[in-house]
Amino acid sequence: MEPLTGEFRNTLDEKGRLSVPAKLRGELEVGTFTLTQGVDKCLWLFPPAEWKNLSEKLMSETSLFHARARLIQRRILAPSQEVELDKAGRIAIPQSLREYAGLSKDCVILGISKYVEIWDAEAYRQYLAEHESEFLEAAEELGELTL
Amino acid sequence: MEPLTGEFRNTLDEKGRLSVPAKLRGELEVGTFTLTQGVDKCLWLFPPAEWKNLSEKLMSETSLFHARARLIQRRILAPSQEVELDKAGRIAIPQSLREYAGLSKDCVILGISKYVEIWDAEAYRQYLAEHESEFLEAAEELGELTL
DNA sequence: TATAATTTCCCACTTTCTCCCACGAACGAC
DNA sequence: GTCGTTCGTGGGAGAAAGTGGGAAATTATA
Repeated sequence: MEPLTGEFRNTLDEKGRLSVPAKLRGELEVGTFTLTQGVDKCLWLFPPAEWKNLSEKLMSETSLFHARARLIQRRILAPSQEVELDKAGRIAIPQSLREYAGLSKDCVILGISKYVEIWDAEAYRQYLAEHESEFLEAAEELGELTL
Repeated sequence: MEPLTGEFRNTLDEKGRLSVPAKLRGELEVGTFTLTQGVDKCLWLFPPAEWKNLSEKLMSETSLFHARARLIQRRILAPSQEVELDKAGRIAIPQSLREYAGLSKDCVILGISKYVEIWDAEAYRQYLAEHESEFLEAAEELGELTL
């Protein structure tokens, strides 16, 4: 199984289409993916198997009668939509999701091994800048792990 | 296994290719390496086994639903890409990584035992200058260790 | 029903990447 | 020093990827 990682910068065209970088398509070439709102200001794109996995966990752990459960379902499960790759390897991003992530022309696509994140380039830059010191702290703590 | 050390100065050509110094290729001659963002303003190049080691540790500690975990994934895991040596012993450095490390024509390649660091020459000079006093302090503390 | 707006499919252009070969400098052996 | 090999650097041709736009199909709107 391939790595499915990398950071790429593609442009969202006027029709709301975005190329999925060839290196992230990998074996996923065929079939439909699930696109939904991420936890930060980004979108998550899941291959079928991973989405099945995640959605089932979310559903099973949660009860209709817990406020928190309903919140998670509304925030992750409900906004999800299926998208397909066209012949040029692009997906059409529905307007509601575009708005959620604040996508403009320049987008950043992140491969995170098992799924893909889509960010507005400027929003991502800002996210990284805001969290740099937190990252450095975390890296320090990871010190024991490293080679 | 060899030490994999040394400091080298090679040039990044206009196509984004950089020679890996022959002395660092060593036994790593074959196969694909993983290139990713380092913690400072440099790139890290890992042999397959070392990367597997590190990435699995990073993944195991992480969940989609922890802010810190997502940060680490985005900062270390996501930018990683596999690269291969061409017949001349070069790797092609993807644009996003080139930008992150601010690579221009002159690059410094550092062998650090189990992995390799790639710096922009000027950025590296500056890093060393800025951290010299910190280094001297650290060296003091190492006093007990030395020969 | 007719018209407008949006989506989908397909084609074409431009840029980037990839593979291959070649030149010249540095190094080592003799 | 001379010769041969290795190493770093550059460039050309072909392929692949990303991007834009037109026309058909679908949906919505009046």
